[in-house]
Amino acid sequence: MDTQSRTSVLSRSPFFRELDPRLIELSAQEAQERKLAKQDVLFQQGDEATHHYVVVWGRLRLDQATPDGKNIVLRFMGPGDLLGSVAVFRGMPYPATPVAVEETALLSWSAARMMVLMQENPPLAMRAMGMMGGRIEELQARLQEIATQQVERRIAATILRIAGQSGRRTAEGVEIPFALSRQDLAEMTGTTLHTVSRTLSAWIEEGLLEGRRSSHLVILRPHRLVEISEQA
Amino acid sequence: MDTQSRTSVLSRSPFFRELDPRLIELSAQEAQERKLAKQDVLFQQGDEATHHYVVVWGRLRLDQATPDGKNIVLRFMGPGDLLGSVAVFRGMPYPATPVAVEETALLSWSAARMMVLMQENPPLAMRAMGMMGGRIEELQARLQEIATQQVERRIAATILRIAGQSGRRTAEGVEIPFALSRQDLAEMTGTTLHTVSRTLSAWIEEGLLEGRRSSHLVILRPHRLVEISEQA
DNA sequence: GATCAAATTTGCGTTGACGCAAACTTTGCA
DNA sequence: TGCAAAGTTTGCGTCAACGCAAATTTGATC
Repeated sequence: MDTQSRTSVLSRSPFFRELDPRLIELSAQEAQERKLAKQDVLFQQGDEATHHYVVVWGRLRLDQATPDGKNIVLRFMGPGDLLGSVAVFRGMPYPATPVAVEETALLSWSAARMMVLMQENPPLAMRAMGMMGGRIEELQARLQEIATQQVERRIAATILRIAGQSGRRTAEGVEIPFALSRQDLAEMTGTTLHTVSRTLSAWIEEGLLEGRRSSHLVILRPHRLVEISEQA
Repeated sequence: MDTQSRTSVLSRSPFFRELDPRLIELSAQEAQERKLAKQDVLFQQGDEATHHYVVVWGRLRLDQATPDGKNIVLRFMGPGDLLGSVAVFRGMPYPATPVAVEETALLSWSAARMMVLMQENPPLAMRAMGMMGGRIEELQARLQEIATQQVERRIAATILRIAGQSGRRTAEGVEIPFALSRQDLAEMTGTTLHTVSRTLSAWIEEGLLEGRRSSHLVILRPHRLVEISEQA
């Protein structure tokens, strides 16, 4: 990828968007490129945090392993999303493992270099804080859901959140444009594969969703799903 | 409070600690002071985010109301903790309501002023990012707990987390130095007041804890509590 | 120091979701 | 083209935790 197309990608990312064009071009020049095949791991939870990444295209699943061998899915990340910065700023190991769910390309900067870029360009630091703030609010919202709502509502809210982040409007409804397994949904909502499967089966039966077996999910009646996610 | 004692307080806070003394003194001079009586609210969830706050002394409970009238406790905040910044950086309303659980003093800066301080002092911005990163990791850890562990383990982990943040070592064990109700613990762990009460009763019976009725909790056998929080 | 409101404890019946198990589909690979 | 592996569906018995209810204790207030 040449500097010009990198610059163009960064100009459209939430992280660099509308910042000083010279900063964007400099950042684009300095970035390292990295490509991942499906199932590849960008880095391992527990590794020393050395780089900041921005997703160029593709999609990753951010997994966190628990001490007793379970796994939860923190979130999915797509084009424009910022990865690794939380750990780098803390000077702590990466707290989770990003796994590519399809072929994916990223740009990266070393911790030291990004530090300089931010110190010389405060708006970039402000932008990073805004993105971290967004992550905090999302996590607080999910904590609230899982702490107070029953499973069906949580599954509905989770599907809607993913659709909001990555969904594509199609003729029939909103499509989630990557393979999202029942297991993934279970690990995002704090329930089991079985309960997710039962719930989705009922919704598909009802004509609310499409996506039996491993084809991509399509939300046929988003409004109805919102109702379920808000039902008293 | 005069500038000198403010400066001394800020010098010891995690947010300003070890930064340029001139920056600390300038920040101390410019800060507004705010005092809250027990039960007072600093601002309301949904209010426009206008200020950054640092807790000087005292303690606050950060509450988040759900759309359907329930409530969860996001965390407790004590001396040195940073409050409000997440919302200010996002340009969104405050996502939660901080309530003083005892008499509390804070210093505050307007969003615009703090923005300038950070732009002129990049290390301050880096520090803010580190603190936000810490919040993200704590939230991810709690999400993992609530998603994968049963109630008893979550209650143990929550008490240990609070003890780590605010506990005081005493002759008998580790004391949580403020009134932490059964309801508070329930709203932090995603369970009910009744289940928390039953669980703590059993632990008190067992000699693990002290704190029947509303006296402060004292952890008599921290190691045993860690075991419970880690039990397979 | 009497009264009242709030917090806590405890009992008991109910149930949402889990856990195990087995069958079935689809995909990928040989 | 057929086979193995992975993902999904569904049935069924069980139980951890909830929800309701009532008693008890404590702290606050005047």
